[in-house]
Amino acid sequence: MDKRTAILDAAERRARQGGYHGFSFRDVASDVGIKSASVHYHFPTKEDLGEALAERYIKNILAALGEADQLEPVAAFDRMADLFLKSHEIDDLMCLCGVFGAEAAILPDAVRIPVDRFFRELIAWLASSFGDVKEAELAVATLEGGLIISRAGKQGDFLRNLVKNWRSRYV
Amino acid sequence: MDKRTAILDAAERRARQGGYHGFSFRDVASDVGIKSASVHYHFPTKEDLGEALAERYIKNILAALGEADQLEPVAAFDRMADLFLKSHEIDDLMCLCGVFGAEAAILPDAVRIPVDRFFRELIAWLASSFGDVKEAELAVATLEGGLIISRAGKQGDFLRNLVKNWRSRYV
DNA sequence: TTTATTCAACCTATCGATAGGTAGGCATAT
DNA sequence: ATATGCCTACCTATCGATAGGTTGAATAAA
Repeated sequence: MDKRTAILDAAERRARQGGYHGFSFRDVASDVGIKSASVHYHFPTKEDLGEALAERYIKNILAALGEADQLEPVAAFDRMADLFLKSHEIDDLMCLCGVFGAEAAILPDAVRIPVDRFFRELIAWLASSFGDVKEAELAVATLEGGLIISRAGKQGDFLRNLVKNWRSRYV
Repeated sequence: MDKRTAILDAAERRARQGGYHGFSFRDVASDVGIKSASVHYHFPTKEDLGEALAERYIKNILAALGEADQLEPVAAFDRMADLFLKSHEIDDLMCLCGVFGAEAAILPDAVRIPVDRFFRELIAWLASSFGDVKEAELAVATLEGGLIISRAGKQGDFLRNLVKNWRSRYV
């Protein structure tokens, strides 16, 4: 596989576990099977790597969501919720922009700004199906917060129940 | 002021900006005006410090909330929401357990377990007023997620609007 | 067709800075 | 005199980052 992609994959996994300061060039290099200097070849600084991670993550999530304006509100919510549930229950990883967002105060702007955009895009996507921005904001916040709470309690069906409750009440 | 308390204050502030791996003994020592060795005197390991931070944070938040079972649902939600809003708009800090929760995968269990308890306590507190656990879970998740989203977009009234929307719809 | 050149993609080795952590000294207060 | 609280001084490990060398494949020149 393309080494640059392998680096991004490994870095994303590490970052989604420990955040921006929770992984190192050496961690990533070791995962990929190369030296840290070779990671610097592809991403000169950590800021570069973080920015690339955030940009790719946005692209992947939006691609996984597809088009929203044809979907019924329930279907749109389910599709987004499934991404969060998969992240939690299958990959056992945080949302990249969720961790980064929590560390926003010490994040380089080049990384923070894409993270900010991520949430705007999620909300816009959901709003285009809901026809209601405020409802979309509440949904995204709930999913992001629910993911964190669920992960704090190591083994957890918290998020799954939360999603179920949301569906049964508000959509 | 008591140095131990000053250490906890400085460490909490740093941790709520950058997470568990986003601050160092030297950072904290420098903030307090002592040497890092003196921080180790009070908290031998970082795990000890992190655990103390989480425990104190829980205690402080619960104290600020007071008793819930006498409160109307709207008043209870407002009181909790105000804590999140103050954290964001006045102190410009994350919720400690929010950042820590996002990093749960690389957090020592001695730190993660209190963080987990924090969310259970918040939910129980709100549920004792709501008379409904599921509604309380949704509210806490929304506040935590909303805080993150609001902080990612540096200058932000996102959380304030989110809280307003919640109140006008669901309480 | 062979030779020379360039380039991407790694490597080894190292930098200064900083991480968490420790040992032992020196006051002050009990 | 004993314990407390802080200090200087230091340790090992690792951080992000850089310098300079090696490789092999593509490209251009002979």
